[in-house]
Amino acid sequence: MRDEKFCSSNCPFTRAIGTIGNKWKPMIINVMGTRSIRFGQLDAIIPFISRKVLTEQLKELEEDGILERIAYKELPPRVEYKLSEKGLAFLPILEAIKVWQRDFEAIEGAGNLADVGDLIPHQ
Amino acid sequence: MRDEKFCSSNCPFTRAIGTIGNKWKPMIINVMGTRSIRFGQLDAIIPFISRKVLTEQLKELEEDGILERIAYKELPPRVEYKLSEKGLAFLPILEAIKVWQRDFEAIEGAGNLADVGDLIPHQ
DNA sequence: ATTAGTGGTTACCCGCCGGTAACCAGAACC
DNA sequence: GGTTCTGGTTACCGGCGGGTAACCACTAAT
Repeated sequence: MRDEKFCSSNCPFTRAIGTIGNKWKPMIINVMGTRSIRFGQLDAIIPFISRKVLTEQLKELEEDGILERIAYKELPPRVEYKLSEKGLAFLPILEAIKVWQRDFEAIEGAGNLADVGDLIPHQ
Repeated sequence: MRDEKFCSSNCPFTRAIGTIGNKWKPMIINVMGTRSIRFGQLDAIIPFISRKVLTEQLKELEEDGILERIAYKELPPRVEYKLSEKGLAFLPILEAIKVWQRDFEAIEGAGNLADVGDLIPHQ
């Protein structure tokens, strides 16, 4: 869900967080990337999400101009989603988050390796 | 709250979202910036947050190595928080989000201006 | 004696987020 | 006639996120 109090703030950063500041929207944008993708594919690829929540999040992303929804009048129905210019402009930010995570996880990972070593029985 | 399912994913991006993918943590990191700041100041500056939630979020951020907590043994107590190297490395990402928001909000704003123009009666 | 100031912690409890399951259209296939 | 495929929508309901308020320690000031 969007946070209405945040979205109506006079601070641009707060508005941005109110718009995309939950766990699903960055996941969806990241999975979409530069391709067109169908609802069923998103449902299959994104871990743990339910169809109900996916529908909600996609609708909000469309309302916020981050993606475009194209419904083909076929049977069975076919709907494709693709990022708008605004959504595409967000991808570099998600890439930066990946780099950030990996850079500083390597440091923590060193600690975990030590823990694994501790599992080897000592004599 | 952290999302444990996300945090234990084998995908680095998913883990990152599980760690900082809520609305409060980006807000806190952004407000802290490069300075040291006290609990009471954070409580006063960050809009709508309760002390309970602020306490929780600060604890998790410390556990995740994003900030450092320094408690001075004084009376009345004084506690200062400052971003770690990992937290500081996240600031450019938040800056990019601000730029992104402003860039594409201007376009939406232009649309609104057009609507206002339509309110002028035509002859 | 009491109040203020600081940084919490804890118990209580309401609201609503979100999961589950059922249902829909309408053609194609067996 | 029944089943499958697709992209939803809706009703129902349990769990828990998070707000509120009370409480704590300890000193200085009034």
